[in-house]
Amino acid sequence: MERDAVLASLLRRLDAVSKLDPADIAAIRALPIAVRHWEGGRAIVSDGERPSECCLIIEGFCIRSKTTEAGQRQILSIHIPGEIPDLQSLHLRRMDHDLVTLVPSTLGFISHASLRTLTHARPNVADALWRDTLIDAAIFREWIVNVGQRPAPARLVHIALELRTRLLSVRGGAELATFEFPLTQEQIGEALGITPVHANRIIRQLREDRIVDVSRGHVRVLDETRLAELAQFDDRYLHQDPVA
Amino acid sequence: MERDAVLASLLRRLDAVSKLDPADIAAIRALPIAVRHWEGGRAIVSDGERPSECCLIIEGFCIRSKTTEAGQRQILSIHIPGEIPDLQSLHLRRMDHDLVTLVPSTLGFISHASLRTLTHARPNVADALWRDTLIDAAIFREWIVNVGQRPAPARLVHIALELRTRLLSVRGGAELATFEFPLTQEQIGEALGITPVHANRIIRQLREDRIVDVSRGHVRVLDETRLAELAQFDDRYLHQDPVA
DNA sequence: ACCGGTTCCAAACAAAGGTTAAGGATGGCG
DNA sequence: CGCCATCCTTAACCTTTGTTTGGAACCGGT
Repeated sequence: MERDAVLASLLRRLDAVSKLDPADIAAIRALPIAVRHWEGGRAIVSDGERPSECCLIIEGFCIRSKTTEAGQRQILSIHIPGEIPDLQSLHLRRMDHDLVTLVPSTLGFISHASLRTLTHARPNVADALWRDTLIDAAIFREWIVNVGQRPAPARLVHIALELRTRLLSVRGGAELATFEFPLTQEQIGEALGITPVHANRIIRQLREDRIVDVSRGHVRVLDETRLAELAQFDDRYLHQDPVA
Repeated sequence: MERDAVLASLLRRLDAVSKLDPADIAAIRALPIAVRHWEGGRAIVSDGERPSECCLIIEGFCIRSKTTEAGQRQILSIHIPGEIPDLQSLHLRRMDHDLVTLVPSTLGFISHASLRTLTHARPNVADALWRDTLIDAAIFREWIVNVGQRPAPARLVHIALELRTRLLSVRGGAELATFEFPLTQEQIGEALGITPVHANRIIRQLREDRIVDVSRGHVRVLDETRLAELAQFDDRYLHQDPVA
């Protein structure tokens, strides 16, 4: 996906509620963006740093994660093209977590200075970006529920269905029976708050039960009905529909 | 605590970074606020609703929570006077969780309309409020780590220490050896992602070990050193210090 | 084709936490 | 004063998840 397509998917999301006018859209399109390529598994910004720019994902996948003193890592979110996973750094000087690529990725960097100028000049754009960070927070809330309340198999399929929904809203198109999910079993464990061994157990189980097949960086849905039943996934928290 | 003191603590937090000027502060003080009293254990806004105002806590305690289809409740955050726990509703039309009082509380309601007028007229204020919602999100991130990675006793003391830190930053004053923590053991379980029985087990254990005493709606610290060791609490994620 | 490093798979055992059930303390209220 | 409701407390037993460990499959680089 190249720059224009990504900007389009970003704009589609931002436009959702605040009704950007043509001048707002033009101003966003005019933002200076420095495109850089990144290897997989490499930090974009790390806990403790004070970045001076935000990162738009043009191509690839990223995660945000925190590491405890004891050395355990918790994955907080998974990010796809069209998203700006560290937009919060615009107002929170110091990073409180890491932002890391999962796979080789193309990133677009936008300076805080230019974003601040834009948001101060155009309250509509400020609202739209603000709203985007609020959806981010809504996803964190659901992630807390996931890790706190659901048994491990439900946790996994819930995350998978969330990612599928978000991929669909960017790429468009019909239901995806197969989609990218580029996490190793160890990373799946870190996302779900379980050990890699247990992650393997439940993946194996879900495969044996012919519900989903999670392997080689992909998810393949085998039984949509039982999957929905297990995941209890309700996409309302993604706030994709502006009127809803 | 009455209205002025609460506005003061709100302003202190908002002023942290964006450096509000006197006109900004006057504009915030001029916001029309409708003060109402609320019983304990009563919803202020519920999942699915479309509120038209935000709620400033003047006196009391509130929680935010989500309930799964299976009927399990997860507490997402605990809120204290000076905070606006549903500020996100300004840009996210529909609630994706509940906001509930824990104890009898005094609340100040501010209409979305007046907030929107304010933020559009004064970018500094918009930035300050935006930043406040970003700190909210940072707390969610740490909550994910808490529920996902820490064993139950560490989860409890981590939440307690977070609340103490936030109470201190509002009320001011020296280290608190005892502070309010108005959750029942069932609610503690809902916050930590464990059953009330297990909550009781770990509370008893922490008491026997002379680390903390959690009872009758209060936390009493018995051994500050071992508490810190157990909680691994690092307040950086609260972003209280603007320069840090 | 081989090698070293990941990643995945798997089994046996241990520990944390869930379930069920029931008695006891506490506190508001008639 | 006694009643009821809520909360706390505890125990016995069961399930899920963690731990440790080892081997198999896969993959990029030489």
